[in-house]
Amino acid sequence: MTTAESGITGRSTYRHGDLRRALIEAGVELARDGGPSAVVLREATRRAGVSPNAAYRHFTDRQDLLDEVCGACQSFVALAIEAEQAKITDVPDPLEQAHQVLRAVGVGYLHFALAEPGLFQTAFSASPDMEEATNEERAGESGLTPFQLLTKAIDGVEAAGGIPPERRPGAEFLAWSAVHGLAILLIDGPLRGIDTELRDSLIQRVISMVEQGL
Amino acid sequence: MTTAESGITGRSTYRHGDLRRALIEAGVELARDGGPSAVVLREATRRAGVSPNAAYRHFTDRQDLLDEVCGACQSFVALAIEAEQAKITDVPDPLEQAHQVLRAVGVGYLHFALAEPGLFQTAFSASPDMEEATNEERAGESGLTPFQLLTKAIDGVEAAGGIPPERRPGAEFLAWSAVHGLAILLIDGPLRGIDTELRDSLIQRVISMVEQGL
DNA sequence: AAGGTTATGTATACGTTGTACACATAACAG
DNA sequence: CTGTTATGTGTACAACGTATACATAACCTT
Repeated sequence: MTTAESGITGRSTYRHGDLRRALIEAGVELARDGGPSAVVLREATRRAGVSPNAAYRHFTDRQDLLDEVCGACQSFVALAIEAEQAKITDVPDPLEQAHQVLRAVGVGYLHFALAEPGLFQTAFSASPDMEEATNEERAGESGLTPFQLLTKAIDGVEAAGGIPPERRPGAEFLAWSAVHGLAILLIDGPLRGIDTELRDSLIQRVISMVEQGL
Repeated sequence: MTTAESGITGRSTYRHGDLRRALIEAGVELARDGGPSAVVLREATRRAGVSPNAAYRHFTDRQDLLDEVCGACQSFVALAIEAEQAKITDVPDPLEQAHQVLRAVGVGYLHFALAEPGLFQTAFSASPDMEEATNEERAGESGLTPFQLLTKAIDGVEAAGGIPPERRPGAEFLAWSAVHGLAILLIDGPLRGIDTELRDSLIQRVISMVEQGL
């Protein structure tokens, strides 16, 4: 209706139309190759076809923009986890089912980290609060953030009797630690560029370690 | 002998005397509060009482300086681990002894991360290669880097029969993943500022998870 | 001891960044 | 139709990394 809705990126009018979203999307592309430090305010405005200071009408400063980009990246991680969980076919044993849901969290998480290292690093760079109750910007289809998906999966394992209740508190942190640590090792640690076969084997072993150690 | 050796920081002569080391030390202090991104070349030269471009006689660029600072930080981690290992009193059971050595790696690592988050983050920020054969700059008293100390500790556990040999390869990566992941959670993840008691409990549980899961 | 070579510092300059402040424009409300 | 306000631009500044040219003094050779 309004003149701003002309093209894919509003540009016929002097008002951008959806600059906030455009800047976040530009930021995401910058993060994709280059990680969080590549999310440069001026470059984002350049890509949005707008003057540098226009960004300050939508974000208080660069960090504020980066936080939004970070939120978008977290939602991508959530989507990757959900996609992995969607692959699961029903199995009779509820405990086995719950374990598969949990494993899907780790596998989806790690696959995303390897496929999109820049976005992954951005998702968890100085994240204000990884859990941050139900922030829709950081969630996937299910409306849950990556951390909430993990928590839910562990709840499922506990419900199926896979974890003694006295060891349930904090279990998500143990699981997250192991999987996230491996992600970092694989992305820019000494395991960077490792053989695919070895890599997948390590992924499986970390997840097994978590299952056993919970 | 030479005029440069006058004071703690050589400054009587126009030649600094030990500018390279001075810049690295300044960089370490910057990293201490502020992490890797706070290691700013101009500020380091300022603190060394020297013009900005003087740094380029000793480092090819800012990244090169940061790499050296990173190496220094890794050696601090190694020292923290060694200090923790030094606390161990001899026990009769060799397997128990080996486990204690391994646990000291994790405890020393995590305590250092909590005590000096800026240095810790710098130590493992874009580290070129965490293992990097016997780089003395990155080592502690023993001449071993943090990763080498971990590897040695796991070797000890295997020798004492704590790990089936077929699961030995790559075991150090599993251990490192879990401990490093927890460090990140505690430093700037959702576990930041957690209660001390809860924190120490999580540390113990992560280490137990590693021991069990290896 | 003298003088050339070289290591190590300084001076100046440029492009890039984040961001403050003043101003301009057009969408919208009355 | 006109004033308010949301959203853009223009200009400016300090800080950063770093390239290039130049200066100084430590050193090595004679």
